[in-house]
Amino acid sequence: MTRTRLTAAERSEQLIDAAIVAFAKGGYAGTTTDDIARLAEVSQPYVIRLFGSKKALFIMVIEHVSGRIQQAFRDAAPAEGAQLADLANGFDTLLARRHLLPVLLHGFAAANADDEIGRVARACYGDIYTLVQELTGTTPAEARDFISTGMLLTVLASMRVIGPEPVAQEPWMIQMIDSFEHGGRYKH
Amino acid sequence: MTRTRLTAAERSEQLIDAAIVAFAKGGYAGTTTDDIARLAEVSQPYVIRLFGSKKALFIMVIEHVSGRIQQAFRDAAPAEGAQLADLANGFDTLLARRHLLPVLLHGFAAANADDEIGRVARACYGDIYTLVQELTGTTPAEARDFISTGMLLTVLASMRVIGPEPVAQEPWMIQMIDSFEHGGRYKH
DNA sequence: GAGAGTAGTAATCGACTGATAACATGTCAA
DNA sequence: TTGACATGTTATCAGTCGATTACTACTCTC
Repeated sequence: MTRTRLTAAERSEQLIDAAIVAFAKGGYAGTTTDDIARLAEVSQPYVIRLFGSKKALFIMVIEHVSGRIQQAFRDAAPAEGAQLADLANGFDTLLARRHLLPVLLHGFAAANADDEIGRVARACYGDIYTLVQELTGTTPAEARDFISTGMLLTVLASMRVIGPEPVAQEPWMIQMIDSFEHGGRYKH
Repeated sequence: MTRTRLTAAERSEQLIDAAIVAFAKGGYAGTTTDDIARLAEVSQPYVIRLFGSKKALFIMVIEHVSGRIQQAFRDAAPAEGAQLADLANGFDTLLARRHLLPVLLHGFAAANADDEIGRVARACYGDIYTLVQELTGTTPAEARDFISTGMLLTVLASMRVIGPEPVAQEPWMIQMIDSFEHGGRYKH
């Protein structure tokens, strides 16, 4: 009764998925490599062996998540004349995968403490901002507004105000969520 | 040659200031009580004695920062008919105190991992959102937009894209910052 | 000036964590 | 089949961290 062996590439992929879940909750400093190992059901030293260090894994996770976000935007954009409203739909599918955006938020927050992570976080941020403009051809101000609304939704998701298993809803939460229903964004 | 003794209240105040700086950089999990103690030039056990635990100190910091943010908005609002533009000026003074907003961002991010912190973070968020509406009488959607732009600026500050000692400016950073110059917000 | 209360420190501890090293086990080609 | 390589684990360690305890020293009052 031995474990199924996977190739290093397959196991790494699996570990990145586990790391997304773990880092989304605890952030970089608040997550142990053992947390991740347990989620993926491998031993903790193997995590280190495959990625070299906890920081290297975190950076890979950030880049991976950034890629998935960009892919979601590309998928949501029609071949011609994409509007921000199209990308908003793509963003909602990202919110549904509830760990992706919070893990990126933790990346941004950790940028303050570590230069190496900072460089990666800023690059991801710039890539996403640039992609939004490329796909839709909007003005910088409109693209920035789009991103800022996404930022707000990301924070709300991190605080479990929106998303699956939300906390008990306070009046201000209901009002804020409701303000999206009429505004075209965050269509549940 | 002994240290100047302060009252517990004075020392606590000093420690909260130190904790704002430390937590703004490292976040909750990434900051040690010894980091804070060194900043305030007291011993690490004394930090624990005064606040009971690291978590209790973090929560106090979040609430303190939330209070200062609310105060900045009140100060920036004229007695009658305050506009969001007035509060935007208040926000800029908060950005200048460069640790306040990043520490709050870390509070929001940590909300995901700890229920107790989560409750406090959500309460602070709701208080600020509610205050913005009270002061200006805007619609929920406008207040939400105001907050979301603040969120974006907070993230940019955490990543050192804006603020003192910014990193080398990439083209997208210049463009995004420039988009504020023409949009009425973030007037440096 | 003595005693009591408050401010603050040194010493220490148990638990945790990332990383290393040594070892074991499965797989595939020749 | 065998041996070489890749997958994965166990054991372990050195460093770190939050917290507790016991102690010291200052200050104020009566």
